[in-house]
Amino acid sequence: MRAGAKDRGPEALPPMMRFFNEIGIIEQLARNLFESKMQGGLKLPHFTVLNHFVRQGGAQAPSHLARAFQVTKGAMTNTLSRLEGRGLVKVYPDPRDGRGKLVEITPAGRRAHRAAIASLEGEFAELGTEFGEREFSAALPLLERVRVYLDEQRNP
Amino acid sequence: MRAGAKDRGPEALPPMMRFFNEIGIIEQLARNLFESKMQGGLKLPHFTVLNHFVRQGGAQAPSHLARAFQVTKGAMTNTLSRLEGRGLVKVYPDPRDGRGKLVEITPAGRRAHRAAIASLEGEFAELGTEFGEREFSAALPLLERVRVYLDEQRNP
DNA sequence: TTGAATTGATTTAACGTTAAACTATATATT
DNA sequence: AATATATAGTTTAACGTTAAATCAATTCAA
Repeated sequence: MRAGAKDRGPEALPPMMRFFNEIGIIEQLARNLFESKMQGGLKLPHFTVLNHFVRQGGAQAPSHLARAFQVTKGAMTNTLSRLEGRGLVKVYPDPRDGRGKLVEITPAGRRAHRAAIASLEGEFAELGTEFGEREFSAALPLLERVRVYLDEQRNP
Repeated sequence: MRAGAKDRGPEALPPMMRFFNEIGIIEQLARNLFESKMQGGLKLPHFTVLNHFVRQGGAQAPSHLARAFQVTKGAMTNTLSRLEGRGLVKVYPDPRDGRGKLVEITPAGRRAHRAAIASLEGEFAELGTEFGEREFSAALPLLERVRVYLDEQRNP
């Protein structure tokens, strides 16, 4: 710091740095808050996968899920084996491709998802009244463009 | 998914969910891109701490750093011991508090920081031209309010 | 058809993170 | 002063993540 310069905190960073700084902190706080409300040690990635199946239904390949959630295949193997161990998901060989597998949500998985949603309802409702759908919607276009840009930058 | 409903992807989620979804993906992509450009296995938290000291100078307590970066004391212990092991930071007992320690950046730490900045320059410049300071600035107020809100919700 | 390149999935090692237990010192209360 | 409470820092166990190596099966090309 220059002699005589006051510590003005992260506000003094260039806007781009502040942007990514806020993103990082929000991600951490949101995940921690989320998981603290969760029953039985259900983690964010587990819920995310369950949520995906509740919304989309059907069966999907692990590799497809890994790409959809922007994680490595190894990470998805880990997530799915946890979910399978808890009986929240069913994994079976793909009859049309000897290399592949297919994943489906189970009735227990749907129940766990409902319970998770219920645990989070209060938090979400409060956030909704605090900020409102309009504000989140207004922020989405930039976030999406940044996400797409970063996605294109990687792994060329 | 309702019978007959098409899979429209995450766009069909409520805006709040999409917001946090984008935040999570951006955080992951940005950190991976960042660390892939880094020399010698310098991780994002290491750089963040070095950057803090380059910008603010002086000596700070590990507990202060942990609070500043929204991380547990254990995580900060880990980060600082890595940095100290590489000689990028100096850690010594606080003369005014027998429990505490103080942390300072070393000349080698400043060099590593400069090298890291240089490695990232291209990426940052491109992002800057792609999006521009205005757009990031416009997004900051909501991000900051969300971050403050989440911070207040946690661990009361 | 045969060999080469690609893709699906798993495993391992290394890292950061949290939560919780623990030690040592400081501060507050009685 | 003695006791209780709070704070600073470390350690451990459990988890998710990445990157890289590996194996199996499919697809492509010569």
